[in-house]
Amino acid sequence: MSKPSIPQGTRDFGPDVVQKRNFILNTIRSVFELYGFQPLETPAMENIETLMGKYGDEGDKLIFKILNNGLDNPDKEKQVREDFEKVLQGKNVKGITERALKYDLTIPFARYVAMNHNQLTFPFKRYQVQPVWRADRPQKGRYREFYQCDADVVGSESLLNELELANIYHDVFAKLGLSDYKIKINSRNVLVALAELCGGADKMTDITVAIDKLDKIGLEKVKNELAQKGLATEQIIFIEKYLKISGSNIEIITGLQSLIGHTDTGDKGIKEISYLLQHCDPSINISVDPTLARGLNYYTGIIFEVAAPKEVKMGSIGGGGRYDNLTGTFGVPGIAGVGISFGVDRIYDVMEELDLFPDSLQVSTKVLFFNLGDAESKVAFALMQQLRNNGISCELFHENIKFDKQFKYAEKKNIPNVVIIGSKELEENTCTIKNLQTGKQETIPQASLMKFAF
RNA sequence: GUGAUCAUAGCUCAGUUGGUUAGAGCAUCAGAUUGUGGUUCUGAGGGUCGUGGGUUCGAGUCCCAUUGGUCACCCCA
Repeated sequence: MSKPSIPQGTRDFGPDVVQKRNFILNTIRSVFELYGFQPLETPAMENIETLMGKYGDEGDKLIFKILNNGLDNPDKEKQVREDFEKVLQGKNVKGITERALKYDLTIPFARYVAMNHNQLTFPFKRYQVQPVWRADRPQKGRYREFYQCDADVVGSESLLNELELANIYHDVFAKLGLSDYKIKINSRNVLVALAELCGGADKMTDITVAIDKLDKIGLEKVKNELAQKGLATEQIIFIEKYLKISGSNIEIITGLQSLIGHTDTGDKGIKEISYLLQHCDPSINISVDPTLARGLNYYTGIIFEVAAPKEVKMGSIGGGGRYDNLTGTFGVPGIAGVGISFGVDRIYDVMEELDLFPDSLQVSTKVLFFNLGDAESKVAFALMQQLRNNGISCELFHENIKFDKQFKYAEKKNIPNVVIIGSKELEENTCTIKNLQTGKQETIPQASLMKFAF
């Protein structure tokens, strides 16, 4: 038997890590609910055809497929061998795999809306906090199993939704103490206008993929990539002008206006962005980024991305945008929506690196009762139960051993108070309370323990 | 999927051109200390050096393979 291990890219979360993660998750959930979003959960696995083809060719490769059960049934051997031949050629065959682990929360949500649109009240605002899986090579900030926290509004085209989502980002990061975040916005319409003006509406994807890399690889390499994709020199010069738009939000808007504002789609995109900027409270750290493109092709309007503080070298810690016709692929056309997502695992890594978790998270048990004998611990147990009924978490040490051990246990578990009931206290119906942080201790009647302020 | 790099005690790491019985700090356990923890002192346990092959009189050290971690590319949260 070899050493036990866990699959590549997955993690165990120990007690203190879970507490910190819950701090993040609970913060996000509470803000979602504050804005009127309702919880939804979907299965870990979906039918494979629900997921395939929704995330592009690259995405399809990263979907975890689940092998069917019963493939070793001798009666099916011939069929299974034939099917497996097709799998070797890169096809999905129902006989081998018909389920897959979910890859994100948006597509399962779209599937849910398509299945239930008759019962739902629109606009439907749902949030969802669940793990998703990707068969990617793990690296910094990237795992094979990770949590997504999504909030989406479907059935409404109002920009008010975008405004609310931007505020949710702000509220969550403010509550987490991650005030150095930065929300970047752009509109897909601006990018469409850019592509149209470059005579390459069909080159939209190539253009967006290339310019998205600007801050990573630099202007020259972006231009090279565009040239490789077959764009003409004057088109690249135009894109270069676009990429050089910078400055304050107002300056960027002005720059966009002069470059693409004369087209219908460009004008529409600029208006979307302007609306958001005008209605956002100045405390919200939001800025226009014309190079923001986002890979997923289903976005159609405003797109968001949240950057972590620069010093931590982490990719985005959240993203989202507007999409039209999300459920169209499931046979229910005409339902538009907009949504955002939080990358909890990355937020955790960033907060850990910046040491932003409050110390108070580490306390779980407030009081440890010492165990100093049968009669003594019997009294201690009764008192402990009363305290527990009052909502104070406490423990009785599991065996009667020397003080030293019991103190050290309290210390290791970060328990701030101990209650000592030994033979002396037993006789006098008292108990001794010691605060381990201050070192102070006092002896009070047992009857007063319930009133003690721990 | 492509590439780089690493793997030695529970943890963080030393380990010389290949050479006797593989070390340290921290942690753990026991004692100093039978009703007062954190500090200190003393002692102990703990390793088929990731796994499998190979070269060699001899391998933690060199070679090959394999697994896993980390990082980068692609893509993404």
